[in-house]
Amino acid sequence: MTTAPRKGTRVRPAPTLEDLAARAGVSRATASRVLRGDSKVSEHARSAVLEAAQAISYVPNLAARSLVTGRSDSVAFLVEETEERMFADPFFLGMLRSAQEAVAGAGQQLVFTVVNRPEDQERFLTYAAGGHVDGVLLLSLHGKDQLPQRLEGLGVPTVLSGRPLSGRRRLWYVDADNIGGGRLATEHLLASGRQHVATVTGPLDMCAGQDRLAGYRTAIEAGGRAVDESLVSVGDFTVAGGYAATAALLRRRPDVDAVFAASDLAAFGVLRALRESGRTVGDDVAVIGFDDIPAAAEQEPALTTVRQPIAALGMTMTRLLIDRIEGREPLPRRTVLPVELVVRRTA
Amino acid sequence: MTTAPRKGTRVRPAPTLEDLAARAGVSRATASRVLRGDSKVSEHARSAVLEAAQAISYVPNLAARSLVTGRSDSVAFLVEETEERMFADPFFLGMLRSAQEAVAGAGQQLVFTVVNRPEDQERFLTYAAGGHVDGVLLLSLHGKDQLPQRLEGLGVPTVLSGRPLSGRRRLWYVDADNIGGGRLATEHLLASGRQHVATVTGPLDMCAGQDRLAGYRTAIEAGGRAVDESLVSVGDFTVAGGYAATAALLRRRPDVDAVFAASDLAAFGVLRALRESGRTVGDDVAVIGFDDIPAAAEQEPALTTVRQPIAALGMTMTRLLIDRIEGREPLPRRTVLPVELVVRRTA
DNA sequence: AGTGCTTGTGAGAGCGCTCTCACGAATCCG
DNA sequence: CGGATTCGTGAGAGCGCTCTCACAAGCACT
Repeated sequence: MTTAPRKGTRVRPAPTLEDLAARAGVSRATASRVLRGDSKVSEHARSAVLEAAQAISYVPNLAARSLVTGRSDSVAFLVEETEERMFADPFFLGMLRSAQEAVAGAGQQLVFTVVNRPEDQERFLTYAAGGHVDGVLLLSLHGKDQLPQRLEGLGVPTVLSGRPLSGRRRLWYVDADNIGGGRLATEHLLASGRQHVATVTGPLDMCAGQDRLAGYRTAIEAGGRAVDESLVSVGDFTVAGGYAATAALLRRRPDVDAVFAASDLAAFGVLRALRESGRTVGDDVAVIGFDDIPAAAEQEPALTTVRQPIAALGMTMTRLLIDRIEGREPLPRRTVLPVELVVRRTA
Repeated sequence: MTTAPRKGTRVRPAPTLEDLAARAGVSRATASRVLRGDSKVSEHARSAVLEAAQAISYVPNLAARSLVTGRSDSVAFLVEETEERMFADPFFLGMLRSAQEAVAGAGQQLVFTVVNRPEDQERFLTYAAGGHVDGVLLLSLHGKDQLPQRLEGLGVPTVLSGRPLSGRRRLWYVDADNIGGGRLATEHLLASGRQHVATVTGPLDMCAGQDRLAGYRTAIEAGGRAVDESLVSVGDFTVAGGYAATAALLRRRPDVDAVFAASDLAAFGVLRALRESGRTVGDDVAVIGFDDIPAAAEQEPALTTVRQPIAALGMTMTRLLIDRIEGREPLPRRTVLPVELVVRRTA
């Protein structure tokens, strides 16, 4: 359909290994050995090849190498969110950053993709299974999305951020201790004498949302009380979601004096709703968030929150994936990193 | 040096075009034609191939295709900054976002790379010239960095964000009207009766920094006065840079009553320094930024700024690059997009 | 019936690399 | 000093695809 010319835009044809070998006076095999750092080459041959490479600006054709090795030395960073969400949430950006660093550190490249629509997913599947990436870092898995299973089925190693809702037995993932974090936050609220501790949850089709809620429940029940469902308001990790959930919550239970929000962004929404209702944050109502994004500390008043080790999360995912790709076993299928409560002014 | 197994992790060997053709009862050539959407195939053959592909979960090997076509259907997004800067500056994030959208819209993939150290640059050069990407979107070019020239020299089409300091004749770039923006901001300050209009510049090894300063100079001179160099304070587009530049400025010229900052981030630093010196922003001193990042409007008081069309910039760069790759000519080597002044509370 | 076109198809030659295998030369050991 | 290793090397066979070319079949004109 396109009228694109079939061959790239290269001015003169790029030198091949053949050319390099000829110039260095060795065989293709030996030239290849030098370039890959194979040990079994004489010092003489090595320097001849290196010199020739310099002289003719030889650059190996990665596609050809990839074709025979079956490796591309790049991994995909896939986010299943809208661009809007991806770029509005510092959590994703933090993960992208640490993944990019870790990938670069391993001498690989990062292919950055965000998919929303089902057809994008199909396209990505073809792309990944086609061998342009050796593995996939998958973020923000919703519901019972089968993408990781399908990728693994096609032979593409995949590591998830966050425990999957289904298939947790067989999939590889790195997660923060969301249950523990929810418990920590709620216990802190309870310990400071709050009577009506509510929670604004994340999306309940995501494991992180469920787990943070589970932590909340555990803490409440450990305190000897039963969970009052009217204190549980469903949100979705965004500012708008937190705001709406809080508005609904306040209508139901004007007596709340503490809120555990399942994300910092949601907590910002909570703060706004609280303020607009005339309440004083930290005094009338205590608030705790989750994530510890940079803005949390800059917030006025500074937000008490559960810190996720975002950099470590991204680092760990990436290393795990690369280890899998390179066949280093045995590796832990699941890694859960600890979180910590950062007490600031709102609780 | 690695002990990696030589073949991927695929459980059973992926089906090849050969397998597909055999199953569909046609030749490899015909199967290939169907997959590429070549017109000259009978309806009968087409459906047979499609069916077979479905049945055996056939996915074409992209490396093999790439080897013969010389195309990879992916482009690199390269930022020459530290990770810190890249992720702290909404301008870069906005560019990444729009580039990712545009690239995906064209059915291509985005390889995201940030390089700081010279050896990273070399590695990237090898990677790009090796054919894993068809072209490069290059952001944040400093000084007389020869990377774009070298890429083009190796046959890799490159489009820059921002006019390069050297080689502007032969390189392709998309830029915002930085000179016009600087002029606009300064004129606004002058028109509102400000007497001592200072500027906190960007880094002067970047064209955007130079141009915004040039716009400032033009406006001052058009107002009939000479530029007072003590009112020009060199910063670097960051909050810290803006803060430091302002501190120095205030020491020199306590009488300033207006500041044009070369970026919004720098403007935030200016505001802080001004506030800490006991001045009232918008009243004692007017401030105008540049970029119109989201935080500019949320700032208290809301920041008056020059809006760059970030989304359009990224979109245009990407389209230009892809058009070049696909050989659509003639195309404009340089594109300059207009900016507009967004008047809010600080000026 | 002959000539020319279009249309759909398959055979086969690569694309540039890696990797196995075989082989001569150098080194080692009993 | 002969046999066994080791070492460095080159020949050659692919990796899985695309693309050119040739060709057979069908159709429309002379």
